[in-house]
Amino acid sequence: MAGDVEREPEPVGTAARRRVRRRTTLSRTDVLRAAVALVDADGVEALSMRRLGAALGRDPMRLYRHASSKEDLLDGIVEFALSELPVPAVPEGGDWEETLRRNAHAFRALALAHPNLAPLMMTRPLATPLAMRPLGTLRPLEALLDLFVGVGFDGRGALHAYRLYMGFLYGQVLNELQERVPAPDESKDLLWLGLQRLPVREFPRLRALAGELAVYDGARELDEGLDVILAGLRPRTTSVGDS
Amino acid sequence: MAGDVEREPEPVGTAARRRVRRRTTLSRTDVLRAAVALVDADGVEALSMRRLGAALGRDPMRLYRHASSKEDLLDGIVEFALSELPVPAVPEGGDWEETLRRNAHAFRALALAHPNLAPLMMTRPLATPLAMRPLGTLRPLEALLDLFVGVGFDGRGALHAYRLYMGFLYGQVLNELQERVPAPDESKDLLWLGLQRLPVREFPRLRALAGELAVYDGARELDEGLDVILAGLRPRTTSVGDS
DNA sequence: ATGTAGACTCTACAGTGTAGCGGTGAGACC
DNA sequence: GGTCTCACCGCTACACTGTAGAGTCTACAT
Repeated sequence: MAGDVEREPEPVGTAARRRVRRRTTLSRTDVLRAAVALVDADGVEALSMRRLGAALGRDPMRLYRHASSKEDLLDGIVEFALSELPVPAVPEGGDWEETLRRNAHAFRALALAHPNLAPLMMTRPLATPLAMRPLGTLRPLEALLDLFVGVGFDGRGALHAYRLYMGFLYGQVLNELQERVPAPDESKDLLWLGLQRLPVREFPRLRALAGELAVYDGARELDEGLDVILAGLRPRTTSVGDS
Repeated sequence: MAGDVEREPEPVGTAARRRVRRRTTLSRTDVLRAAVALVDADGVEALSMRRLGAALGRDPMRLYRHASSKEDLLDGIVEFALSELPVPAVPEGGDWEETLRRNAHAFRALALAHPNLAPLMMTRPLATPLAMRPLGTLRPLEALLDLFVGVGFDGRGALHAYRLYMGFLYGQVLNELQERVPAPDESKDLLWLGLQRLPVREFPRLRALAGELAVYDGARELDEGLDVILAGLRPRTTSVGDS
């Protein structure tokens, strides 16, 4: 559906460029950036064409120059947000595990930076089949496949490794966001109150974990998960490590 | 927000029960079931109060007797769908790994049975903090914690194991849904065509994997992932296995 | 018979995405 | 210069959304 992030309709009137436009001409990136800002501030449900138009000081209908529909706009902002991620590549003489770790943390940081956008980032691509996705979205996939092939996986193995890694990453971040509470100050008390409500007989474990649940060190959690995943993958590589 | 799945407003007029109602009285479960059917058939965006009302042959406003808002309705259908899952419990003398495997496959089957609902199942709970969730949703959590404690984890460890397992599971299923294509027959050709579009220089790996991408054996993929996860967790248990 | 309280039904409102319209203004041709 | 053409712009309008609020009705209590 959506092309690359930047794809402007060329104005046909060549003199249009000479003329002074109202303020400045609007680029697709501008629109997407504003949309992301709006979602960050007030959530996805607050994103409407009219509001976005208002935020940009433009007629809402103008937005359809830059996104063919709201669906397309949503795809666009997801693509835009994800494009901030560096494409993972093992540096010269670098460590593939370290690369995966860095990539995972970068992804997590991005999701935490845009918590309102995260659900979209995870589920939006469901709409468009893999083969039809914009190139920008597929580049990280290719890079990861390349990484795995580089350490000895065959094609099939690389694909499976990718799916395991990416699946884990998505899930882990979703999980962290789920346990997150808007106001971190009240969270402890609120959590405690919430857990008090649970019948003791039915939920002994959960109630006992109140303390642990209150502090969620996402980065650490991610790393510990990666320990497991990477340990599972390591034996299948031909790198310098074990068999 | 939402209580348990079943919580009907008691009609105050006691004679109401004696009277013959138009057709039959509507239960919350009926409403949720119809909503799920609607979503399954035409997607989430097709679910509107009016349409749901029409599907039930009732005034749309009546639905607010059974769900206080559309948000609540959405939470309700997620809860309803998830309630079909059996709460995972290790049977007498049973194998905890087998239990986790079974649970994972059950979850996957549920997601595949309601692909349009899956995004909601994954992301809806983000709205309500853990402590405020309906009890039904927390029961599997408690059960899994209990399972992990049962095989030797302490509280902290059980929580981490739960997060790793659940995160992996969510991600894996999301992943599978992402690579799924509506029409399985055309999928091979479509995929091939889609991949042809990719520049060879930039996407050699991806293009080479066309064959592998066409056939996605989700169950197998899930099992292989579980191999890795369980292998990572096993050493930390005190069960009969290795150290 | 009358009062009343609750459930039911319907209307109305503010808001949504977006098709379609007439006006405008710039470039192209005679 | 005059005229034609055609893409763009701002706008209105339409079908639809969730849901507050105002009747309407019915069943029970007095």
